[in-house]
Formats: sequence, structure tokens, C-alpha cells
Amino acid sequence: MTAAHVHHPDLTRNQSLVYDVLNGSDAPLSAYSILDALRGEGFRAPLQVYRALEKLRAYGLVHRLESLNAFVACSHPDCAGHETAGFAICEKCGKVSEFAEERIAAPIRDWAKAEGFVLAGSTIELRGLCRDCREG
Amino acid sequence: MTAAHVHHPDLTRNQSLVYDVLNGSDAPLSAYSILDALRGEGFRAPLQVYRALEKLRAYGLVHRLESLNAFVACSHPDCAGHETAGFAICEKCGKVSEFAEERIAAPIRDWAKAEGFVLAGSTIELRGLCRDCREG
DNA sequence: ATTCGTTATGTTATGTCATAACACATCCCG
DNA sequence: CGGGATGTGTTATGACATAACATAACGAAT
Repeated sequence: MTAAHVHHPDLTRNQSLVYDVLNGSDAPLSAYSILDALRGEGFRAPLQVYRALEKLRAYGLVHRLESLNAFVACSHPDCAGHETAGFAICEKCGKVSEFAEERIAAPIRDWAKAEGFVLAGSTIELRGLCRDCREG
Repeated sequence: MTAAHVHHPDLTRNQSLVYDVLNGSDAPLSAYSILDALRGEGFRAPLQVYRALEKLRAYGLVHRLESLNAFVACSHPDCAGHETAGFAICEKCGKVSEFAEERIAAPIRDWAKAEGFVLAGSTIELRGLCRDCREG
């Protein structure tokens, strides 16, 4: 676990294993990929992964990418407060950049307020080519 | 077909049936719900639905909601040009409001440009309570 | 230290969403 | 009318996610 994430309970063994796999990956991973990566640690069933992911997401350590059905470790020191985090997904190399831009989040909150929509959460995912792949 | 959508080829029978089901629904529908709705019209297999949806999305008549694994008819007269449409999904009544706010799209394009990210498409989905459900 | 509620885990089975592969039909255009 | 492109039907399979139930570990209060 990184020193930056100090605001959540200690992780259980399963949670820690799942987090480490995600944190060590360049690209998002599906739950079943995580399962395969942890068979050597005794994992046998999808629920072992999904239950750990559920907790890790609640702690703000992991995000789900809805457009990929996949998961990533949070790249920010204190993510739990970022209700409107966004992700830029490179369609060539698969890497994901997480951003928490107030310039993007603010107009969304403003729109919701003007509409009378009580905002509980958001999914913001961009697809395209990252700088490296565009140049390559 | 609505008079507003005049910029795409005529729909085939399957495409038209799928579009009508979506257009007549208050809330997003899964592909399998659409399939069930069309069994009386002779639909037997998921592919019949998915293939129609694929075309309808290409025409800009239908959107996919990634966070729900479901589909909605487009609510705008000319949606094909809206690369950064967003959706507000009510978690109580299930209704979806589509929006195409330049105030939200512009800062996303700006961020992408500053990052050197070539934007190909985006998913913007908000979860919460719509005005009606908040008041109810 | 024992009881008891809460949380985590293991396991099997099932449910839900989506596509591969192949065959056949239809349409349109030259 | 011939031939490529597109649409359709069907079977089978792959990929993602959860229900239901049993057992175990933990932690606080007595």
C-alpha cells in the first residue's frame, strides 16, 4: 500500500492482493484477469475478486471503467473526495490517465444544479490516442 | 421515424422495430429486454438486436449507456454531430435526460488538447435523482 | 475468555451481456 | 444478369457479474 492512502481501514489479505495486482498494471484489468493473476495465491472464484474490488472502490483506492468493464488503481493521493474524476483511455496502448480537473467538474455540477438534478456520482471516460501513441 | 432524423438511410425492418421499441420507452432498455419485446415480431436471437443497435448507433439514432449496459433513443433532432453528449440517469425512476452542453463539452476538448490526447469519443453519465424524484 | 454481532471468505450455481462463425437471402448497381 | 455489399437467421460460445448458502475470523462488551 502506498503511504499516500492512509485514510481507510487496513486491507484484508484478499483486498491487498487485488490492489497490488491493479497497482502493478499499466492498463486496466478485468475482474477475470485479476482472478487469473491470483490463482497462484489461492483464488478460485470471481466473487473473491469482486468482493475485494467492491471494498477497494468504497475506500477510493480503485475505480471502475464502465466503458471497458475493467478496473484501475487510483492514481491520486486522496481520491475518496473526487466525485467527478475522469479518465482518458488510449485505444492503442490501453493506458489510462486519470484526471480531476475542476474546470471539467464545475460545469457538470452547475448543469446538475440548474436542472434540479441531485448529483450522486459521475462517469467521465474519454477515448482516443494518448500523446505517445499519436506521435509514434 | 421522427421527421427530425432525415440524414441517414432508410431503416430496415429490424432496425425500425428496435428503434421503435427504444423510442417508446421511458427508460433505457437492455438488448435482451428489446429482444423480449420483439419476440412477437419474430425475433429469436440477441444478434438480431445487437446488429440493429450497431447501425442505429452509427446513424446517431441510439446511444449506449455504458454504466447501465443499456440503450436509449436519441432525444435530439440531429445527434450525429454531438460527440460529447451527456446523460443524467435518475437512480429512482430510471429516466434519462440527454444533454449536449457546450459548457461541459468545451472544457473536455480543451483538456484533451492541452494533454496532447486525440479525442475520439466520450462517455459522460451522471447518476443521481431527477427533479421529480427529489421532490416526490 | 466468552458471547455475540459484524465483516470477510469459500464454494457452487446461475444470471446477464455480448460476439464468433457460418449459411442464406436480398438489394443495388454496373 | 452477375457480383459485391449489406442484411438476416441460427447455433454456439465467450465474457462479465451476482445469488444463495455455509463457514470462519474479528472485535467490542461484559
